[in-house]
Amino acid sequence: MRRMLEKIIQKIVIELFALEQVDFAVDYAKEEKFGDYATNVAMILAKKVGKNPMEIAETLKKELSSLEELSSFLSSFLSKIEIVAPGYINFYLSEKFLQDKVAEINSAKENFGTGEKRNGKTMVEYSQPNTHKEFHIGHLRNVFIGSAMVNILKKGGQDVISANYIGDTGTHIAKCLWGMTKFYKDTNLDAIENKAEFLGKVYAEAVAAIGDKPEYEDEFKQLQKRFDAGDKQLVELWEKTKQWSLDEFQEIYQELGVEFDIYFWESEEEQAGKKMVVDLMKQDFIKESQGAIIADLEDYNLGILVLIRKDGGILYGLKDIPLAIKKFSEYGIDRSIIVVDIRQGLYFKQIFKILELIGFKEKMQHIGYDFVSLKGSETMSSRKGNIIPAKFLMEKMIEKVREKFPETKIEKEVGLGALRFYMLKYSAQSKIEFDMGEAIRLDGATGPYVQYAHARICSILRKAQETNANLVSTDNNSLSLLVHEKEMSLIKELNKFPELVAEVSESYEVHKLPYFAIKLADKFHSFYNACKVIDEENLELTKARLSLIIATRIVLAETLDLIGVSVPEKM
RNA sequence: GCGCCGGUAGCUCAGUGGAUAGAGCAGUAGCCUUCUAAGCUAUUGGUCGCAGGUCCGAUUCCUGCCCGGCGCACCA
Repeated sequence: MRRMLEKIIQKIVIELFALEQVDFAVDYAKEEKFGDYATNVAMILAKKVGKNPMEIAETLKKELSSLEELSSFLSSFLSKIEIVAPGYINFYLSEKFLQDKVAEINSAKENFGTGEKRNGKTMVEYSQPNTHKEFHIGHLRNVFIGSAMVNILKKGGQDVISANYIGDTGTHIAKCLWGMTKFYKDTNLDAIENKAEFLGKVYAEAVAAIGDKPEYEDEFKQLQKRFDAGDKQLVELWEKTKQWSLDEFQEIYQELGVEFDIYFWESEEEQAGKKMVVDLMKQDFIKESQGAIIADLEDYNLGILVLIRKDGGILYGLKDIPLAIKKFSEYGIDRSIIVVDIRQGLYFKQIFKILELIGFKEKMQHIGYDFVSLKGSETMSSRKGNIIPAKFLMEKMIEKVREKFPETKIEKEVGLGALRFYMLKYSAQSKIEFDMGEAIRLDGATGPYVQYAHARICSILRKAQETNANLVSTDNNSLSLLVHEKEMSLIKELNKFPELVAEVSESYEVHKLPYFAIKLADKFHSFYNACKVIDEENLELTKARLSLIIATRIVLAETLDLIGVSVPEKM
């Protein structure tokens, strides 16, 4: 709708003022009293044409309503066009258009807002947990953003493959293995209760110990060499403990309802990377330096990236390179998106540059987001062991719901929904200083607030069904009775959904989804308090309002789905 | 040192080259014999870090500075 108005105005401007493309916007009006859409085009033109903006606005308005075919087209959805100082042109949607919107949503159902099919395939890689480390709340942010990205891209009309890349090898694992052989040699591993937690602990201990004593450092280096060389006992221990972590990850993913189409493994890419070395060395910018193999990217202001340690160990860069290539060659994608913490921003610029320099020029993008820290504490780090494990937090959320609503049956849906909603509300560039008190809130602008709106609608629908099943129909004849201010306001919000989908699937600003959800739930709650839906004295209005809340339910449910929050019918 | 991100209400955060800068929490005053009060209504609260510049118009764009965080060779 906005884009249509933009196009029409653009065309008129070009004709009327003999100008080239003009940069202006049709936006949602800031407040309802300024109509529904507003444009600043007149003020922008004022500069170029040297005329009073009010005058220009008048001219444009006249033109808009004088062209016959155009005006009949416009009047099909606009009720009036208004000019306000200093030169805004405000557009008001007609009641008819909004009433029809309800029917449109109810017939489109969950396809309302779905974008047109786009050619090509996009791969979204996210989560990338490391085995032998604990899955903490920082990792949760990644999963929430990544899965929401997958959802919104699909909704926007794209073919999406979701991928996970498991860090099942590397220095951190060698450290953990060293810690196990050093301090837990005689421990009965199978008897350990929380195995994943145990690994995290051992890892943190090992890091601390190695940092403490130089002889430990030597011991560790020795072990790492043996491990890299394929020492049988170490590999056995690695495989066993790796599985512990994987089991834990699966449990978490299942709780959160995320699934991956493909898994990549760092240990496999390591082998692929090794095979590439000879070819890579033919490149000028890949060279030996201080005993290591590096990519020299100083010419591009990207510093250097070490690919192979001086002791021969393959580093992460040399694993990401073959992986990037494999994604395109084996999965027929035309675009690759990687969701990772912003602190790896430079690293990905380096990787993309290396790929470009060796002639691999596909569309790749790193989506960064700032990290999660603990309020009043230093940066959370598995190395330091000062983390909040994801599982702990998830349990805590569920517990909180149970505590506050002892009779509830959906503490999991509500608790985990609240958590996800809380984290996704932050824009990507915003650092989350994790505050438990804030995260576990269940009132105000939270997930449960939106879920509650949905549950309330379902409750009304159940009651309507019991009272008089005929009321809940797809009969659209009574929609013209929807004229209440709160009804209009609610429909206007519903109307924004398709544009939101289109926008977010382009901009990747997934935090806009929860904000929209809140606004929509807000409009509904407000309507709910002002308008009684079921009124046996007025069956026609009841029908109309039932249609309205059914439409609202559809959009609320779709939005919650995109965010990844469950959609309860009862609370 | 170079680079990236942030600095908006007491707190946590949205937002925008333009119309009186928004939400939640906290505070204050109301609303349950009516479809779920996990709700609604009203209200208090802001020199949009500081200083310049561009512009008819800057919180938004540019420059400089201050504060906080992060990244810059063998971790991922």
